[in-house]
Amino acid sequence: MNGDQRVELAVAVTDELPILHVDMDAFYVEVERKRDPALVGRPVIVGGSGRRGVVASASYEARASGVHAAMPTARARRLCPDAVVVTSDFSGYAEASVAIAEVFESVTPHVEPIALDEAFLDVSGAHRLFGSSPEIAWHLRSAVREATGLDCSVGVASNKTLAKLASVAAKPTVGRSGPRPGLGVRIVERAEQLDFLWAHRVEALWGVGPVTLGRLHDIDVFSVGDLAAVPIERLVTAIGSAHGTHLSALANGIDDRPVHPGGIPRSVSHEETFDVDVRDPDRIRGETVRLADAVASRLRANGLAGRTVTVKVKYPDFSLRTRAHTLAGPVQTPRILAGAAHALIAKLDLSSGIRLLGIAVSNISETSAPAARSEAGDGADTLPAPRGQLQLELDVGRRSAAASDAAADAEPGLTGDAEVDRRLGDALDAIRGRFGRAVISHGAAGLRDGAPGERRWGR
DNA sequence: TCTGGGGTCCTCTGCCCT
DNA sequence: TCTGAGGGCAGAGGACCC
Repeated sequence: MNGDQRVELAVAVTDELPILHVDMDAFYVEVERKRDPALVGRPVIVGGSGRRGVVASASYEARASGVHAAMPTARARRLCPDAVVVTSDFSGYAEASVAIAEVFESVTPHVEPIALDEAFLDVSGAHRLFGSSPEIAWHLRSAVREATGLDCSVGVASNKTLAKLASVAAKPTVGRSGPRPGLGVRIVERAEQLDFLWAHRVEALWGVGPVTLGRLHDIDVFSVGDLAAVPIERLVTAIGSAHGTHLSALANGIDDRPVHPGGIPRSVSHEETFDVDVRDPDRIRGETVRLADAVASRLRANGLAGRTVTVKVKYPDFSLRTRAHTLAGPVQTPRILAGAAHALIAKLDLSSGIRLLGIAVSNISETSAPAARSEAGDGADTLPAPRGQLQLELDVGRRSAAASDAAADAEPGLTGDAEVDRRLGDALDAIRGRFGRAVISHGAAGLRDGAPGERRWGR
């Protein structure tokens, strides 16, 4: 290699666009179509099918009728009466997501998952093996298709904001005549990036939701170009210091956030909207136990525990209340979570009924290796559940239920019941791993007022 | 005919301690 | 002994993302 070639190579490397944003096209819909090919070509809506469900994803055929994500399913059905409505199955989507992540990681270890269906990749170290950034983008598209049968769109640019906007520009579009294929890959060269950025409406930027958008409109900011031209002081007055400074930088093409692979989650939560508002304290207590069980189950499955327990309640008028408590030590068992949640719920006024109840655990730390078989593991859906109902009494300890509850109320996580709870959780995980999640759940009555030796478990 | 679920991050407020 | 300032932390809520 002579001197001139060396210079050329150095220029080529520094000019490479390092960030890719990969976004699956109508991901949930396409996973459902892989499962049921009869859905191909028909308008499909994936989402909650209950009275209060909303659309999680819609096929491009359904989008042509005006259906979009977050729309109430009932309204989507009216807009598109021909649509097939499929209830979301997130465990199935998670499986597909794992296969996609494996493709990404075959190219670079610098993968930052954003959701089940999208991720940022930093490919600056992958050029020797896989070629230029555009070549890597096209390779990823075909590799994902080969591995999963699903399509994705890829944006290639110098930073995350631009790559994200580029992947949107690469996506299929919907017109009156139906869906039209997209570019597949959109590359935003450095020379064109400000023109590309400034042409977007301001709500295209990450961090501009309905509230911020309203405030920006108040100061006559409608496009990213408008935003870039606004004096920073004016912006800070309108939307606050941190937010204003951040958005101003993004609008000027400055976004040096690195791609960092995901670590342990900050929180694990489970919440549910009831079909009708719930007023009955016993029912609320039972739902609390069920939600605590779901959260605890996921914590154990991932080898995690958390210290801060938060309950969330949504009232019929849609107002939200949260109450939180930080425990002395990390917990991961349903009884202790439920005990803490009961105490927090007792602080809230439930007299008007509630439409949603949620439990979250934050302040997360790793405990040990994940449970051998998660409750959503491969055994869950493959083995048939027993036909009859089963009532089990698990020999997990001899302490009285009353003493256990008193200890949990006093300071969950630090009592002698920890071992009992751990063994109980392990037993639940093992049973669910073998027969499926639905075959066993906590009996709220047993948790609430079980006398010594009277704990009963079963559906 | 209403408005999900699972997350993250930021700001404000109140309390405790020095 | 009382009071105020300031830091650290927890709790509550808002906004946003997919």
